[in-house]
Amino acid sequence: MRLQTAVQEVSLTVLKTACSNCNLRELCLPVGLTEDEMQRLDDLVSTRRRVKRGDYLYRAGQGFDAIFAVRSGFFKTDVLLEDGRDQVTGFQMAGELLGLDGISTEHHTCNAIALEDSEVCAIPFSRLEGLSREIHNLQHHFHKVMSREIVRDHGVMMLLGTMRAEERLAAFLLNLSQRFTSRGFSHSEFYLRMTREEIGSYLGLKLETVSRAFSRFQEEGFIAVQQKHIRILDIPGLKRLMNHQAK
Amino acid sequence: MRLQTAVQEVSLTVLKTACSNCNLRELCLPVGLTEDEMQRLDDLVSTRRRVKRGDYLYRAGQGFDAIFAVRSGFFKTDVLLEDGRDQVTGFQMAGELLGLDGISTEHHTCNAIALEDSEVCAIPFSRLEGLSREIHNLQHHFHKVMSREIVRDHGVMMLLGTMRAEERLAAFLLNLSQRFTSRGFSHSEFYLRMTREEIGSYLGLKLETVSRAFSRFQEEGFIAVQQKHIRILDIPGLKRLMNHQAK
DNA sequence: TAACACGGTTGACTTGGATCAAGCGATTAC
DNA sequence: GTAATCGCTTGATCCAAGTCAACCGTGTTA
Repeated sequence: MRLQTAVQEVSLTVLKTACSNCNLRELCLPVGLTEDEMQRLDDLVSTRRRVKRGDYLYRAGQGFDAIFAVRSGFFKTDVLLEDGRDQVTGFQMAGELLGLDGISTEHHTCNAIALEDSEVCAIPFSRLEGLSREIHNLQHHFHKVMSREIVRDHGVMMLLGTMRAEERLAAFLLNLSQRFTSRGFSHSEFYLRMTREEIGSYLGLKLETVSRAFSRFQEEGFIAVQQKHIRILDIPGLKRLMNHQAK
Repeated sequence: MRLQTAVQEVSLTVLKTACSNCNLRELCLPVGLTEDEMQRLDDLVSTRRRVKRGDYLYRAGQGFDAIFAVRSGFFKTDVLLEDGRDQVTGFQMAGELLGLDGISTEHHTCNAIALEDSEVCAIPFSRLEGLSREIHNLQHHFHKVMSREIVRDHGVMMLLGTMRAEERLAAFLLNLSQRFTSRGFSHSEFYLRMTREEIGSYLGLKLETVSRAFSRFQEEGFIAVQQKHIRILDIPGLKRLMNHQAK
């Protein structure tokens, strides 16, 4: 009886942490793996970590030994300059990877902070390299994920380098909408997990500018805003706005 | 006699394309490989390509099957928006890799254009993945290179998001100086391969602003400019300028 | 050798977004 | 239940960088 309970507990734990049973597997690292391969990945992705709202998952300067997959919740990453200025470099949601910046120097180069109570799967990096030497699909998919991050960064550079304030915010909202959609949530209605200041930092704008742009979008009927609750009313309108204004 | 000539020619060709004999190997992909391992890489990096000034190495949308290492010369990469706006996402010099963006979708997402007559080594990507399954050091170093690219992009995001015009240009010059130095060139004197407009596009500024900032730096005694010829006179001064001005 | 194009510089003026400031609603703390 | 704090909105003003325009030097073409 006692044994059975123990077994049950173990199996529950395994269930909880296994990629093979994770509803995010189609978005996350295991994309394209066979059942067998995924089970080998399960061994590796055994540790979960809870991160409370406001807590750091890791800090710039800290040693790197694992990357993290967001299991649930919401994160931001930011970089700091000596003079105190900082810049949000990204927002990460379920199924997305965190910590790829640390591979380069074996130290993290940015901070990762939970914007709501969150859970992550820790993936020891040297073991991931080991397994990806054996599983071609894993190797290839991991390379794709890193490359995708580079492409995403280019998009942000484009946004920061050539777009005006309202275009940046439109691009930001459309990007969030698209990411919520591919996670099975509504594409037109969601709660922002970040403040206006954090949005501003990401978009290279001041919080007042972000706020004014939200108000403007509401006046124009593109969205309905109430604090952090956003309803997108006119996606094509936002897309037009994003593309047609020249700097 | 004829045979000997042929042998000589072959050996010359091999010499020319081999990583093991390349003076860039400490900057490029083979970092950290043993002699043996490097020779295995040689087989893979067998094709060289010349790219004339102004020509494309690859274009956005084009299928991806290889990454490129700059053997000599100078490149820029840029992304285009439908409405015609474009943004330079980077400048690449000898020993640096091009094309990592293409892994993600198997199509290039940016254009790579030679800014002077250049030569690149083509590295077929699937063969690189194959070899890096066998050579741990190669695998790990390749991951570091991709990660370094992500970190670099975060730096550019910081620059575009939080720095003012003169700080951006100072950061740009210091970065170039540092990269020339690690290639054995003078850290204080170099020719810019790109126009003011290209610098501006990279830094999110208009060419007039770049030009004015150059003039300002010259007045202040930080640099001496004559067209594309730059002499850096006061590196600490530029560093101070980069860090102390608040936005 | 003239003329043309191209990249760069500089000046005058404009403007989008920053800054400064006040006020308000929603949480959180006591 | 009230005070305090935090995030957000909105208005007034300012300024860094964009825009427009003239001009110059260098290198290329005819």
